[in-house]
Amino acid sequence: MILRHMLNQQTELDSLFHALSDPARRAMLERLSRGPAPVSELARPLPMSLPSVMQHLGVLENAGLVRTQKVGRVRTCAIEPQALSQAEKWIHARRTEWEDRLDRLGAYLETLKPDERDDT
Amino acid sequence: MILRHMLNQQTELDSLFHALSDPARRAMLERLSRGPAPVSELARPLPMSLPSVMQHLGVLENAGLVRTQKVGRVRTCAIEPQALSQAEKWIHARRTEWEDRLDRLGAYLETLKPDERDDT
DNA sequence: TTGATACTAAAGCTATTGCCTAAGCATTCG
DNA sequence: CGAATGCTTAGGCAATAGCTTTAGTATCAA
Repeated sequence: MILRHMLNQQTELDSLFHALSDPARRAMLERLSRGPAPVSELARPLPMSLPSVMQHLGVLENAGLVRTQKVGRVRTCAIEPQALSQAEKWIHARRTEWEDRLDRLGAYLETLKPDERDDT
Repeated sequence: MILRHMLNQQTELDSLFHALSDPARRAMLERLSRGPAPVSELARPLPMSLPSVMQHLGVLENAGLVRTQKVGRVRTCAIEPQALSQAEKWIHARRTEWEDRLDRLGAYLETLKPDERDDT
C-alpha cells in the first residue's frame, strides 16, 4: 500500500513533532538553545518530579533533538539543531506549496478575459 | 508561578505540534496544501474509517490549521497557512538562538591568545 | 419517494502519555 | 568511612489518543 511508504519515512517527523508538543519539553529546549545544561538545571524551573523530567528528556533524545553525556554523576544535555531543521523544512514546504498555488491561481485569473471569469 | 505564564501562552503551540505529530494528519495537510478538498477525498488514501478521519480533521481544525465549511452535504476543507507559520517561528527561533550562541562563542575564542585557550 | 451519497453522533476498547512515589545506584565531599 | 548529591529504576495510576462499529441525519439524483 502507498501509505506504507509515507508512514515509514514519517516516523521521524512523528517523534519530532510529538516531542515538541509538550510545554515542559519546549521549555527544556528553550533553555538548551542558550547552551548545554545538566539535568538538574533543566528540572529546576519545571513543576514536576525529577523522574518526570528524565522521561521528558528521554522523549527529546529519542526524537534526536537532544544529545546527552554523563560525566561522573552529572549528565550534561545539549540541543541538536539538525533535528529541528527537519521539522522546519516540512512546515516550510507546506506553507510554500500553498502560497505558490495561490500565486499560480492568481496569475491564471489574470490571463482570463473579464467575461470568462467566475468571480461573481 | 512563572510556569503559569509560559503554559498559558503555549497552549496554542501544544495543539499545533500535537496536530502535526500524526502521519494521517500530516497527509491530510499535504493534500490540502495543494488545494481545498472535501472530507471524503481526504479520507480516500487513508487506511482508516471515515469517523476516524473526522476525528483527525477535528484535531486539525482545533489547532487552527484547517478551516472547513459545509455546503449541502459536502464539507470542504482548506489549509490555514498562518497557523503553520506560528510553529515555524518557534522552531526557527530555537535554531537561531543556538547558532548565534555558537557564533559568539567562536568569536570569543578568537580573541583569546593561544596560551589562554582551553582546546587541548 | 426511494435510494445512494456524505457526513455525523455515540459508545466502547486498547495502548500510550504523563505524572507520581519509593527505593536504588554511583560519585563526590568532609 | 559516612553523608550528601545527582541521577536512575520500578511500579502504579488516571487521563487522553486513536481506532473501531453501529446507527443515525441531511442532501441530492432518479
